[in-house]
Amino acid sequence: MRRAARRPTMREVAAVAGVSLSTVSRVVNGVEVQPELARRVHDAVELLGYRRDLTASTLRRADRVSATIGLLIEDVANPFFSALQRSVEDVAVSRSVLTVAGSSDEDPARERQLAEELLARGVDGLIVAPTGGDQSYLARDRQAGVALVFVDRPPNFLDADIVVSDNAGGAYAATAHLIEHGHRRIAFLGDRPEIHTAVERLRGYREALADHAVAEDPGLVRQGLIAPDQARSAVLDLLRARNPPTALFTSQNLITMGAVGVLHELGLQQRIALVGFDDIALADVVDPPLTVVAQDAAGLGRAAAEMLFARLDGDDGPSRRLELATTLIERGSGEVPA
Amino acid sequence: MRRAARRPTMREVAAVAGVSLSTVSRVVNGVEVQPELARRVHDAVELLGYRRDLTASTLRRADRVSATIGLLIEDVANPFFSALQRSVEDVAVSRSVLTVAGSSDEDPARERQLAEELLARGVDGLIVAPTGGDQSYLARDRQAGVALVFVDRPPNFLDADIVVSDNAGGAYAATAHLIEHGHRRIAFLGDRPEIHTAVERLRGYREALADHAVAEDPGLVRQGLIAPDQARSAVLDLLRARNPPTALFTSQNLITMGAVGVLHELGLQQRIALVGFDDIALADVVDPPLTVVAQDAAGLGRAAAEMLFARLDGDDGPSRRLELATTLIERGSGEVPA
DNA sequence: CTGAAAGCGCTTACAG
DNA sequence: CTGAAAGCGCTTACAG
Repeated sequence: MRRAARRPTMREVAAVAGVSLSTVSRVVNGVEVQPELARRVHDAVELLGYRRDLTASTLRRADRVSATIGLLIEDVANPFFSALQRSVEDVAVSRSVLTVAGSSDEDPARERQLAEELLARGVDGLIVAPTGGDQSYLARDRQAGVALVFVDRPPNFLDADIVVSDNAGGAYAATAHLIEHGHRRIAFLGDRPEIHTAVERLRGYREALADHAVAEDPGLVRQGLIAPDQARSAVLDLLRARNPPTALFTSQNLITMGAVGVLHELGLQQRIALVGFDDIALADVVDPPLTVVAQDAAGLGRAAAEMLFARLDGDDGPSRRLELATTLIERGSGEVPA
Repeated sequence: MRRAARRPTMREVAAVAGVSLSTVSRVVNGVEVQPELARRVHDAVELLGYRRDLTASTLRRADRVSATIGLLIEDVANPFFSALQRSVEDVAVSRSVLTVAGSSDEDPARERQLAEELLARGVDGLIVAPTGGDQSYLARDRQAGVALVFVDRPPNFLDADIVVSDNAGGAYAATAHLIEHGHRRIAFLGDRPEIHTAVERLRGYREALADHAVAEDPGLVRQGLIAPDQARSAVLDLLRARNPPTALFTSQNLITMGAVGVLHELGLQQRIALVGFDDIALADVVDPPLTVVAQDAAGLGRAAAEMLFARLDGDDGPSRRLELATTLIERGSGEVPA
């Protein structure tokens, strides 16, 4: 691209205003100077359309603050994560901080590469929903002063602040709810077992079964469902088996969507109960309306961002862990009797 | 935050490797040097855990490339925009470019402030879904070499590359579809008239009415629906009027969600036809399944990103405009007879 | 209070 | 091919 005109520099502003570079820097940074000098600087800034180069500023300042943070999530297009991203952005923007988001797609190598790219650009902090890999590669940057908060899942081999949902508790509530409606054959459909939330939700499911004296049938537990297609196949497979489940606990939003689709295609939506983990748009107008365990995606993002900024503001206490409650929302699909 | 250890610099790598700063820079940038020197540099990099400071690199290089682009959209949490963001990110990441996204919330002042923040951080280019405001403030940066592509909507008072959906055509198809199913009283529910897509969709609606000799009833046109609540009130208001509509054209995804909710609460979902603009998750399991005009959110993002990188790669031809087709997906709600 | 000078971590002509 | 030096656009001690 042809660069028809460079952007004006502080030095040029100084020349136009007839003051020194230092004075322009002071005015631009809000340091008090003689009113007359300030006026000349402001006029020159206006005239030239000057905007400070923040990257040069960051490079030179003592605190090295870039006013940019990074956010690493599984997928910015997943409604759970996009709600989380938005709330992080809101907290950040209120401090004139920008947010760079990246999608790891649950690939530890991609997570690390994105983290390196962000760190190479000098982000002040990182909010990470970690993959199942090893996050100890971040230890060095943490030592160097990069603020670090993990959200949705705890990191592996690294001690840092954490904000998560009560995944086991939510899964327990979902499963117990189905048991209370007479179900004994409840299928568990889950994400890959490398993901902490998937493990926790399976644990909650198992604890609910055990507490209610329902024997677990390993054939009803399907894990590693990533793509919607896999969730669909798993449901089809379960329902075609000799002794099919009477209820499904779909432990993640995309899995819920896939499962509901299959139930509809088979015309079984009124006969097989379903409780999903994570609330979904339109859940209340689906036939039947979807009962879900809702987690507070925006709350997770907000809390994580606030923790991050607390660290950047100087809080150097021991690592904290915050767990947000989940809420069972009864709408119909979870109250289908056995 | 206490900074226990600085990050190692290129100068320190040079000292450890026993070579000059220039040589380290060459090795780090992949320029050929003596194998023995390269080995020593690599060893030192490994030993110190060195990572190049990209912001310093950008400041000094002749081309000033930061390998970062900005994306300004209405709301990263809106599924349409989050799908668009993801596809932009995918194109960018394939070039090791990071994407900084910001939500304008349709506020021209916020759009401009976010743009200034991005520009101050030296982004190479900007993909913008512009608000109804004036985008000429970007002209100076465009002159200075910042690549610029507008997506979803054209800018005001600025000539630049544009990627949009065929909004009028999609709205025409939706309206004509309802007319073909016997409807004459079709309500239009739209976003604020400052938004170009809202205007275009209203135009398509009107053209379809005119072409089919259906007189427009101004009382059936509701605009300025931003929050889901407003969409709900508008639908309630329309349906309680003396001469209510028999069909709704909800011309945006959030409006569709609000309207479907109201129809369900009133138990009218099988009696009032509905076609929405924009496809929605779970649309096929809603009662009745939602007929929509789908636009290709991922395609918009991909095309915009590819245009942006073409400009960054040196394309300096005249501005281009790309319009992507929409698709009517018949699922049930749009085929409810009058 | 203001300005001249040094320097943040790099890249890049320029000599050797 | 390698290194010493200049300099990107700023901030910040340091003199005056």
